[in-house]
Amino acid sequence: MARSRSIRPDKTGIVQIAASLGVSPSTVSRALRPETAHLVRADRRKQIMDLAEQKHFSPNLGARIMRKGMHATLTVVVPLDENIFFSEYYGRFLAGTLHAAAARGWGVHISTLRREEDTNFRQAMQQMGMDSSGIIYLAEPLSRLELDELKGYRRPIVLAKSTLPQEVDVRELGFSVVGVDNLSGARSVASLLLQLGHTKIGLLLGPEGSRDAHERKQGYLEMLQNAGHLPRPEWIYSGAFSAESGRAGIEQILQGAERPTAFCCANDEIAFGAMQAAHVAGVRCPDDISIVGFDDGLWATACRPALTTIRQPLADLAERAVGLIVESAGNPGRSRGVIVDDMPAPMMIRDSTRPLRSTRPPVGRHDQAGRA
Amino acid sequence: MARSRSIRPDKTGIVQIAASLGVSPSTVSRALRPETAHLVRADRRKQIMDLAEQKHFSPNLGARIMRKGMHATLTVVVPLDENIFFSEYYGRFLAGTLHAAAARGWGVHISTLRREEDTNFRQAMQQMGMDSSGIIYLAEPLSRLELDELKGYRRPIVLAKSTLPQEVDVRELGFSVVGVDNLSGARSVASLLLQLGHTKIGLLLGPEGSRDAHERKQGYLEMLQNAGHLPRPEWIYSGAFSAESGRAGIEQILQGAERPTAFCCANDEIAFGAMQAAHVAGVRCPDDISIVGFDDGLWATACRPALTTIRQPLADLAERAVGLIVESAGNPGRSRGVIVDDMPAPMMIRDSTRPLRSTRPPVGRHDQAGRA
DNA sequence: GCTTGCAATGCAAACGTTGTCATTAATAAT
DNA sequence: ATTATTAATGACAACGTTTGCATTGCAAGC
Repeated sequence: MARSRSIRPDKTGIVQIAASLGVSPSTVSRALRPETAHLVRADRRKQIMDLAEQKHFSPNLGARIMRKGMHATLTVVVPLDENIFFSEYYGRFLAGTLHAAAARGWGVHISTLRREEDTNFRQAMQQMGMDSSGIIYLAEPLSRLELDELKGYRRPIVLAKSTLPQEVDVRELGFSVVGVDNLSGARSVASLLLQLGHTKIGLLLGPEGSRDAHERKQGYLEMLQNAGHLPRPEWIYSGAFSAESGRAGIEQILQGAERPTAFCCANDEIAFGAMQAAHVAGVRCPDDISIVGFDDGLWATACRPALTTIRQPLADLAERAVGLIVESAGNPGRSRGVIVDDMPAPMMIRDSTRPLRSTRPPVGRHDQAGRA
Repeated sequence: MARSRSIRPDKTGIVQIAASLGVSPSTVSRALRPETAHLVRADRRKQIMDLAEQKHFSPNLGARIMRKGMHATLTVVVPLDENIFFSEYYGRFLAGTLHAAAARGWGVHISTLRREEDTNFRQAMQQMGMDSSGIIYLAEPLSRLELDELKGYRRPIVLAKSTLPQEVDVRELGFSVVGVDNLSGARSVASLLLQLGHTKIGLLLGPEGSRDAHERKQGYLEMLQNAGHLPRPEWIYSGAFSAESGRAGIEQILQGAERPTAFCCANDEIAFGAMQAAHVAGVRCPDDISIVGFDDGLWATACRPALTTIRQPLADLAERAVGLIVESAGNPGRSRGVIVDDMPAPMMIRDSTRPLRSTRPPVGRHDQAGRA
């Protein structure tokens, strides 16, 4: 190709500036970076900085990286889904990552994992990691095979707990993992409902395969069992993390002979759908049923009544993940240290929960002309 | 600092591989890149590729950039807001950018504009652009002053139309700009309502400062005026792009003596809030009032009734923006070419709009229990 | 006056990859 | 057998910045 290999006078580099001012490139380099600026005589430094600004100089990234050996940038790997950013999880995590990285002067690269047939997983990850010093993996759930493939990976990497198979023990994995304490979050939801006097509690769960959904389910069931109020099997519905699923689930459960007086939902969206469908069916929240979500996302405060829910500390999670990357990029030897995090998830009590009033029939309406 | 300057045997580079196999670095380089792989004898190439894989080799980014002179990465500048990704606008645009960039083998860098007191705008932008070959600006609205400062900027840049002041003519700006055709989108909303027989139409507008909000308002008013059904001043409400604002707006308007039978909202969220508040006030959508949104985001299909709205072609917009960046990074001379895009925004007709039934009082209530 | 120390700068060697050019070996054409 | 042609590889010079070391003044201490 006929790329002009001749001189490019417009290409403003450190040498051009040095030449214009009759000093050496070293001096310019020193003057331009804050850490070394004190080595240059004040008047000269000003001169250099002025010219640099005037010429719109910015240092060549490649040269800088090569020289420094690394690059203050981390890559977040997300699934290739049109709507990912709206899911509370990704959106908030990402925003948190941006924040945390910016605070450390790092850049954030976002990447979708294109998993083609022929390319193996590690290869793809390597490709990802090429232009950054660390990876936060937030994409599709990983199989154990893939985790093994990843073992050899030598750059700093942090996995989101939700990408791991349910049966894998994070403590024995060998990677840094960050996650939310779903278990105690779910437990506190169940506790609250029990406290309010509810004993007939339905569960609108998430997808079977999801680790988050699984852990939340465990938490609900464990606490309810301890209290001796395990839900009837027909009060348990598993679906997607979507409003649609919430609608379907509650409609099905409300058709049963005996109805729960409260619902734990694996997710705010599910809760939102459930609330809507209940409303349509003439069942009022919180008068007739209490509903609790999980996430504390946009839905939680947008819906009426405002949703009692568990706040996922995603910003903290992101902060932690970024911290781990930056730290282990700093001292490469130490990166083998395995770190497990289970961030506490506080409960936000709002208007969708209410004490059970045992005097009235909980699902009372005129005469049950349910639209079912 | 005591950085070990000695040999790093673990650092796998092209030279280490070459040494292990007793070939020259050139050969390894050729073997490893698809474009030049055919120059290397097949068996040798396989040998090289195997060793590279085994050693987890990945080429040094810095060296590659320096050599090639550029870097297939673009930066998207977004505002520093915790919730940006949930706004349909940013979230979808970003997802589209990811898609479009991945299709071209480019990476995406996300950056928030930290606008500090002392740093001027251009300086900040330069900082942004440092590690990429182009910028898509999607952050806070720019003042004319800032646009001027940006004039000198020499890297490929695309501005989102919504970041420009209302009074700036995009065609005379000198930058590449991408935007949605708000005007005709809004016009078609108004047309639809008129077509359905509505003549008393309220407007729930967005923030005064927003170019998008302004253009939509223009579109609504223009079309209504042409039809001779300009709304009464008290039927026009300007607020934020939020559900809360929609609630406040419709509540205020419904208190008036005469009520509109339809509402144009500058945004789906506003429409969602309006629908909710109307419901609470005993005004049914679509039985009593028709409501139209703008965006076609998550709210549109999640709410009941499903919202008639204008679909913002944000993925196309992003695709276009990425295309412009990639193209002008390819041939640096041509980058002055100004391209203005007004992407058509199609209408999605759903359940929140209905013909005005002039026989019955339009804002009838219980007595009319029509569920139609 | 001679060393010592400090401040300011220049010199030159990396950093790891890629493309150009030259070199060698192998094959085809005369 | 000799030359022309092609295939495969090696040698080497860039790319632009940073930094250890060397150098030059210049002031202060003996």
